[in-house]
Amino acid sequence: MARRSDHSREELYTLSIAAARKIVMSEGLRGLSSRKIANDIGYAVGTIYNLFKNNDDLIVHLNGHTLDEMYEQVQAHVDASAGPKTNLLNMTGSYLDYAHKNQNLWNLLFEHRLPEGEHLPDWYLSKLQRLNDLVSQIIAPLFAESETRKRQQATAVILCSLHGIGSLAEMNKLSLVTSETTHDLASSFIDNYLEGLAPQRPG
Amino acid sequence: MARRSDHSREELYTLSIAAARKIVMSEGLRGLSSRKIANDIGYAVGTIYNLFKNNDDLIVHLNGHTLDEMYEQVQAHVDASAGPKTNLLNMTGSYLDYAHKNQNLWNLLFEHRLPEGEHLPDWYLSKLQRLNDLVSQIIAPLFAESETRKRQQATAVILCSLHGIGSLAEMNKLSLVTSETTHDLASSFIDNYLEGLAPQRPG
DNA sequence: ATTATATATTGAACACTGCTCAATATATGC
DNA sequence: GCATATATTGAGCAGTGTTCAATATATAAT
Repeated sequence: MARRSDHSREELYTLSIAAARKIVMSEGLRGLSSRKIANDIGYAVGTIYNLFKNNDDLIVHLNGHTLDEMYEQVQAHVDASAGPKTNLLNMTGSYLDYAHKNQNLWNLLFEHRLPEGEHLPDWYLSKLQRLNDLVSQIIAPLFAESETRKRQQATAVILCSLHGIGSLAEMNKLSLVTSETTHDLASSFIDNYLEGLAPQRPG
Repeated sequence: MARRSDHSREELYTLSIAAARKIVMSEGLRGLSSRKIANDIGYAVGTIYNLFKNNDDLIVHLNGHTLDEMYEQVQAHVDASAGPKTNLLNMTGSYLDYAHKNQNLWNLLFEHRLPEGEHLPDWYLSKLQRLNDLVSQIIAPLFAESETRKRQQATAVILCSLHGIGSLAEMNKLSLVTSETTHDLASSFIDNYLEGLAPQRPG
């Protein structure tokens, strides 16, 4: 057979990702299967494999879409004229909001692991890099030009901590969720970590 | 059939977990299957399902074993007579060491998610609680008796951040790994977060 | 308009998976 | 020695990811 001319290749790509997204949102990774996606978009299984190398590839593409969506929301809460602390609080707030409102999509970002030896594609890494750059920019005022290493280190710590808060809290793997909300934890982290980075010593 | 009297129920349990552990260590979650475990221990598939409710149950048990092993190593590096900072550094160090040396086992702790609606058993939650308690004890000297909430919050932040560092670094999902080691990130976190908690203001 | 080429699409097929359950073999209580 | 309980088996079901020969259609060449 050939092109049914119902949809272009790009339309099929979009349809597949949308179908996968819907399945993951409602059933999580467990509910995802190539046959289900194919069924949803009205094509045969083979077509999915004409669009994506395999199931892992499809998931990486879906995750890329999620990263885009999340980045857009997070970035919208960063104000160039505001200070580092305000921006960090707003950023982490919107990040945790996104994670909470899109639990299954957000979980998929970390739940999915490529097979031993395979690596994430460059276009995906650069989507991650964007987040890194955003945080790095936000905290730039706290460092001198020469302190690039310290700044990069702080960026990494902030991203890791934020991820850890979202991850452990959402996955209910720590009973700590009882009373502490993710937002409280994030602001405790930011308050104290920033204090350590640039202590305001009176006198 | 009945008891082959080759092994007791407990022996079978231990054998199964050991087999699962070996598979996960060398092939990750992807390589794990009940048939493979059964084969390894020389029994039929059905026997695995006589020991464990299902595959998820087995993984939770394996994870419990991993938590025990990790806790033992971490706890061994905590010295009752040492200060919070020293203890935290030693603790995070041994934690990250364990994660690094047992990547696939450690990843399984977070890679595996129970199906929608199911919850981790109490005995598992209490294994997690131990870690929480350990950190809480370590940082106790930094708080007054009355500040239980602040202390609990700090405990949660520390655990989350530590998890985030291990998680993102090991999974190579952040390019930040390039130059920064997990230990550097952990000590940057501890140094600055503790500074924020109890600032040493000269004068 | 006809032919040739390239490719999109199909779905049967293979080897796997988790899991169940009737059948059966063995150990234990009486 | 018999009855009861239970440990063990493995074929069987419904699902999975993935492949690939067969085929249908669009496009390019004649």
